[in-house]
Amino acid sequence: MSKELTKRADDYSQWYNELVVKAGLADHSAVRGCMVIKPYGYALWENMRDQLDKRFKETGHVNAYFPLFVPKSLFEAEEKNAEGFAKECAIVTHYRLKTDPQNKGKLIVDPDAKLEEELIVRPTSEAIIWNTYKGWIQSYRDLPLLINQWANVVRWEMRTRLFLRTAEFLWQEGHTAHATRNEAIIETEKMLDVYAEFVEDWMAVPVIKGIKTASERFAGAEETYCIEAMMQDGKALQAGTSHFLGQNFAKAFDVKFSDKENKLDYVWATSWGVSTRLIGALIMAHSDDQGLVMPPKIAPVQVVIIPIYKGEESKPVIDEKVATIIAELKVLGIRVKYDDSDNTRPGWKFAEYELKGVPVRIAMGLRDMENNVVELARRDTKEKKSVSLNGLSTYIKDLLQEIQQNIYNNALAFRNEKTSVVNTWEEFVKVLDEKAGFVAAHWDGTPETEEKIKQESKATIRCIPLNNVQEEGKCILTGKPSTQRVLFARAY
RNA sequence: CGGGAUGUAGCGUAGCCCGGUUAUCGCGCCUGGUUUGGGACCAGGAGGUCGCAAGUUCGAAUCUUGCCAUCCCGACCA
Repeated sequence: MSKELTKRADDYSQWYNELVVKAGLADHSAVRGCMVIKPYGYALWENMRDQLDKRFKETGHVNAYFPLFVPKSLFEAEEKNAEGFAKECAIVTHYRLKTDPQNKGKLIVDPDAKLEEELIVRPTSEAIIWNTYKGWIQSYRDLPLLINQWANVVRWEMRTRLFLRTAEFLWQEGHTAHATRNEAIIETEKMLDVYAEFVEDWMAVPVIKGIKTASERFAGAEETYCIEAMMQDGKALQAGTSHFLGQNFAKAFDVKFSDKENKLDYVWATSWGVSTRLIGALIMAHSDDQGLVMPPKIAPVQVVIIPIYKGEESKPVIDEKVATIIAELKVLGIRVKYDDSDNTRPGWKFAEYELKGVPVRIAMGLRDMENNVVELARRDTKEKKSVSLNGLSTYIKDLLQEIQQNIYNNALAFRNEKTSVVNTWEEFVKVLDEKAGFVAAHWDGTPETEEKIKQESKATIRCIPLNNVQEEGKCILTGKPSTQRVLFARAY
């Protein structure tokens, strides 16, 4: 098996593509743009999902499940939303196949099985959910309605990449209904905070919270909040969004409620989501030329133990000692794997677990046992040292925390280094070309200027940061007055 | 979806231009043995719809056409 990984500096994009496959996270499938998430990649997703799910529930949400298909008439009800997604929808038009009379053993679509109304494979579920909410909401007592679903969605993207942009992807989508505008806005911001905390604390990826400009806004939203992350090639990645939908969907689906004074009003809505794209962010934020670097908190395997033995006799002795280490680690809730497979040698295993990004590796041989130590290597710094068996489990527990923090600190330092403040168009273009990263610059606030900047520099406004400093300035393109800087970047 | 490139065993590849015995080599895999502190070694062995489908031909991995998938550039991307 060839495991030689392309270097990031040689071809970042190829490095990413190879890494995803070679580390065993995912594979291409027989279906254009759709991936197979392999057990190691799925274990990662499960850890992320479980942690997010816990936080959703802590903030009062419950899970439900809505259909994969959306009847076209419902899909088109909220006009802007429909328009925004129309270009990338998969559509079910028939419900039956039959054997081809011209070609034995082959199937054709049965022309007699045409659906009366086409079904859209959900690219997002606002339509089907709001159609359902109409039947669930009559009174202010039914509010707030705080529901999340874990699901797959399909967006027929022209150009796909594993995890970053696939035609089908896994995500969660929260859809909430509220009695007041203010309450819905608070919800939108609260869920953005949940995302930001999760991505920073668990995935060790620092993010900038902000709001999108009108042209980058979710189709059908009044305001789109987002978290933006910085990748190692200096490109930005939108890691999550939380939308304040106003009363747009309530009006489109006629969802009204009676308040305490028996006045009828449309409900206020939010929706928010993160997807398997986060895995792409994780990979591109931390990993290196040897492979993945997993933050311990979400690593499927936190500690791998590799036995080193001479002759079959010594193996059981090591096994026995390792069993006690594993037991101690498990007591502390540490996810540990003992790789005593005998079809590869230690050196091969070392390289393999580096590729897979396991945070801590322990090598254990007779020599170590005699000295009451293990050889311990950390993935993030690649340091190796002997550590006493006495108190090993608490040492590792602390070390995992330190690694988590160190990975975050590195990513933060990198992002800070890749964040520039510029005042002129020349500087702006120069920084984008030579240094990349986030560029804070003044913008006159018009969509026309935003579009022109995009055309000429390929950079988009990633967000207007929350709690942004207000300062007088001049738009880098038009020279018109501006009251604040916005964050530009080339993005995924 | 437009332009370019690629597709031969699980992976990486030779052969293709100029059609002709049994499709090359390495890694991996299986069996046996020796090994095991940074990607082990020896011996034997298995594994192939040459991306798919048509066509040209006595004969196609090789030539032609169509399709599929992947990668790069562009357009698109809540």
